[in-house]
Amino acid sequence: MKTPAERHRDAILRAVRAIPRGQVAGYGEVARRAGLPGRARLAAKVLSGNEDAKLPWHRVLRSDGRIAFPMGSPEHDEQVQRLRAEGVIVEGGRVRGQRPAADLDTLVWGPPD
DNA sequence: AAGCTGACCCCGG
DNA sequence: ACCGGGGCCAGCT
Repeated sequence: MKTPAERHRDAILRAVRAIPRGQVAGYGEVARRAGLPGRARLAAKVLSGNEDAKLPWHRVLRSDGRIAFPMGSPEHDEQVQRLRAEGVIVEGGRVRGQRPAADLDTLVWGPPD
C-alpha cells in the first residue's frame, strides 16, 4: 500500500501534468491544485527528484513569476528555452503576459489600468 | 533523536 | 529592490 508521501508526490505530478502548453503556474499553486495547500516546498522537492522526461516541469515558476533557478545556470537556460518554444515570453528570468495567480487587491479592486 | 537542507511562500519594514 | 522571520516537511547526516 502507498504511503502518504507517495500519494502526495503523485498528486503533485498530476497537477503539473495538468498545466496546459503555453501556460505557467506557481509551486504553491500546483500544491493547492493537488489538494495540498501550503506545501509549495513539497512541490519543489518532487520536481527536483523527478525522472519523467515527459513532465512539463518548465511550466512551474515561483509565485512572483520568476524562474526558480539562478540566472546563468544550465537549468535556468533550459527552462527559458522550453518556455519560449511554447510561445511564452520570458525576460530577465521572468515570465511576462501571465499572472501566476491573482492577488487580493486585484480581486477586490479589479486589475490596474 | 536532532539538525540541516532545499526548483517555496507570505508578510512586514 | 533587499532583508528578516515564520510556515511548510521529506530525506539525509
